[in-house]
Amino acid sequence: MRNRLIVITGPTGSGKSALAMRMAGEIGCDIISADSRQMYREIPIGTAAPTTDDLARVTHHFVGNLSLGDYYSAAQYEDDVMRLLPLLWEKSPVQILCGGSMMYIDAVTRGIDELPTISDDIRRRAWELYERGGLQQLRLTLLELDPVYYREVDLNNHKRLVHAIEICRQAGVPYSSLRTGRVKPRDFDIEMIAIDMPRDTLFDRINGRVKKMVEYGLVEEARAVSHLRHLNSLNTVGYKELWPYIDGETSLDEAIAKIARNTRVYAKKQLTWLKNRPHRLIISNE
RNA sequence: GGGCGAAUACCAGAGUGGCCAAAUGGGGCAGACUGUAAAUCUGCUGGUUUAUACCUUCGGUGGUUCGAAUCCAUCUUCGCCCA
Repeated sequence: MRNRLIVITGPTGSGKSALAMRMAGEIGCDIISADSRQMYREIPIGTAAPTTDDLARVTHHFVGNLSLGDYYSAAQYEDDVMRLLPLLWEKSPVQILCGGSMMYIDAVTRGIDELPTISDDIRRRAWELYERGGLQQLRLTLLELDPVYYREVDLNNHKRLVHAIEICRQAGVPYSSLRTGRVKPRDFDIEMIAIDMPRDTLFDRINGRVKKMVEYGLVEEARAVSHLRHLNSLNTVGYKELWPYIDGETSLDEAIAKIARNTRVYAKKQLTWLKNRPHRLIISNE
């Protein structure tokens, strides 16, 4: 019998974690978190990371395993999960992966193309290109390095352009030649379950959750890492909205309202992503 | 009681005779997504199923003009100032 990975996902605030906890308890398995921000140990409150209580009841992987300054990526996540799974299956043939970082979920369920690791030097040069010459310079450079990808990319998205340039230079071949778009076959079964609910209900839950985060000390948590705000890991809903408040530029109420709003936007993006992924839907109405 | 200023689309806010269904930002809606993805980016956002088209809109009413969000009169509301 093949091993099985149950993927539990859904928009933020939909109750994925609670469901995963219940199921893990029944199955007697661990939980593999698929949340790009709960990985950072300095920011548990704003990311609604599992509590110490949760962690004591069920073993979680990829929660609080990184520090804000650490480099990480979906590709690394794929590697890490693929290496971890065989170990977990020795304990139980069914395992649970739970989270809302859709790209991380894709990395495991579909795989990511093999790409070279970018050296610091190449990374720096590519960003300098953008800082000095803007989008125009990036476009010209990419057109030269990879005319095929140039025709496909979103030419307004500087992150994609920088990334493509980095890869072309690092690999010495066009990025497009490395992009297969192929879904990697896995030697285990994958079952994806998504939780959804009426938009109003979800938004109410999100608003309530943000309030609770503040009660639990979100502001203090943000203040403690505020000096690291330039890091990508803190370019995160729940924190970026607090900087103006911490700097005394806006009121707390304003900041909180923005967090709630951006969380709703995030939830919508997750739902959009989910639309194109086969899954079993659970409609919750609590 | 007198003087001045302001009223613009969901909100904020440009526009001061034709190029205005009306800049820009926010919000809302929809979407893209293969290396820091809770990121980054895109489209739409008065109505008419399509539109280089038509209709309705810039506090109300009435004017001036070939033509008004823009000028005039008056009314209403709000803000400031003098009493």
